[in-house]
Amino acid sequence: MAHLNRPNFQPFLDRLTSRSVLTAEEQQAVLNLPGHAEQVQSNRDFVPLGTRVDHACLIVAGIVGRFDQNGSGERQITAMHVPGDMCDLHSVVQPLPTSALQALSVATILRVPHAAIRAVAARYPVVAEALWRDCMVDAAILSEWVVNVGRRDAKTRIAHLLCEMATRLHDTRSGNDFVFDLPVTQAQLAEATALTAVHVNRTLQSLRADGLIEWHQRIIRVPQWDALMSRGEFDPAYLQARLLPEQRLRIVQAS
Amino acid sequence: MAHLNRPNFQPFLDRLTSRSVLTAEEQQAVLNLPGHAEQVQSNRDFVPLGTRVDHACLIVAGIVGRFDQNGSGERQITAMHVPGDMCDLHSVVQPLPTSALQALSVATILRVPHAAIRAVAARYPVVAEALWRDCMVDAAILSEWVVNVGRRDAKTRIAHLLCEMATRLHDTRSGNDFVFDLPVTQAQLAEATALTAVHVNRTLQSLRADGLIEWHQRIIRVPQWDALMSRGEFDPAYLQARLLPEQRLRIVQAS
DNA sequence: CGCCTTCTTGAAGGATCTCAAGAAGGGTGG
DNA sequence: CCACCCTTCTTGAGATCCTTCAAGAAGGCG
Repeated sequence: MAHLNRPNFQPFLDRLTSRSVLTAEEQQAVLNLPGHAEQVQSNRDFVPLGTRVDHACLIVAGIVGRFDQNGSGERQITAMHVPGDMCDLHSVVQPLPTSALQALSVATILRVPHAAIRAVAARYPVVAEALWRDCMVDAAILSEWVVNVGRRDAKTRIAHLLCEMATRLHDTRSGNDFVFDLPVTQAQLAEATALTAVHVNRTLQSLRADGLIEWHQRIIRVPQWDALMSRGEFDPAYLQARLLPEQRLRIVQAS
Repeated sequence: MAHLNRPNFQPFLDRLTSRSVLTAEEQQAVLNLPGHAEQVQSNRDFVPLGTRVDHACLIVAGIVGRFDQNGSGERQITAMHVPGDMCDLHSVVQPLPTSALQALSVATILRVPHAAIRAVAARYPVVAEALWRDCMVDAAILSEWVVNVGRRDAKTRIAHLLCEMATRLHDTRSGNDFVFDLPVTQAQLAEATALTAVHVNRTLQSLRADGLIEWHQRIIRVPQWDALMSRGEFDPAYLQARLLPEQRLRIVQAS
């Protein structure tokens, strides 16, 4: 496969440069990272708990969930990752995972050796800064999930999650009409929102009845984006997406 | 005040070196950071939303909460910070706060200029690594909070939070008997656990009736630590506290 | 065509919330 | 040292959102 020969880091670089300012040389260093492509079947753990890892995983395609569980073994998805995310970038400084990673749909990932990432980070401190910043965006999302799960009722909670995923997938939007592909089951949505699958089902029906979403075979259409945002109390600021060039940061100066 | 003349960074350094390996010179650089001490009254926001910050806050004494809110203005505490924590360390790479910081009790904080932290991080890459790692521990805690709020009933949830705070405050423990000072009100506990103050009250009574805790004037005594841990489904691994020296990390080699 | 996953529906039960009011505790001033 | 006040804690009763259990319908894939 082409992937195996020439891994494509452009989506990951785009993600970094959307928030951080990198020079051409620094960008090239990211693009030159090595990686080993791998297809992962749906519902398969590709990073288990308890085993120290020596690589991070870049998502090429599909949706990936980060899992924790309570004492009874009930699972909670604590993060959903989309293509372009390095979903366990934190493992570069924290190689003992505290959560497992599982493909929610069929997914393609690129395993990137820690050694290579660390070498680039050591050589280019501003890349290290960008990676750290990227982790902090994930943390801001996590913080918002605590609010979502803790302080919003089912309908608002699901609407909020859908808005977040739509924004992060930055899919086709024409005016106020939004269409995106979210290949997850209602049961997985329940694990992410801390609801039961039954209640997720009823809540989605209610959102559909209100004309806020259409849901056919994992393709979601939002006829009125404004209305869904408002129903989900969604304010995209925490995602730090689509920053203007002058809002992007660079603390370390060129060396 | 003595604090103003010679800020004490030893607790913060201890926190860093409990997980990261720093040379004597690197440690000295942390200890030499400048800082401006400040007393904060209970319930006062000392880092508001919406204003870009140019310093981070080290907690010297007291308990600090990180706040978010939903659309109706109901507040959710997304993190509780204890002395020795640099509670908004992430602001070094992300200076626009996505959450506000409020003192939950009377607190003493040290405001540390970003410029100084960045200078040390630039000069000593391994310090940058340690700071990044420290942020990742906070993220692991956040992740556990999603599970706590999402997948545990009130009694388990509160027991878990108490175990976490006891461990992070690393207070006096004699055998299986544990005593620690948690100067927060039941209403604040409710904001952290996503329950109502009324239900927190009833749940605490139930924990007391079971002999799992004693609670007098914000001082909590845990007669049987094992029992509370088990009732709260608490596994301290995610806190990365008390690592053995050989478990501490240093990725960047001495330059 | 048949099987397995996912989605859908109904009815009953329970954990937590809401509202309301009273008791206790800690600090302050006379 | 007592009186007062404001915060915090406590208690009761009714309402509700969400869960649980159970079973049937629909959809995708070999």
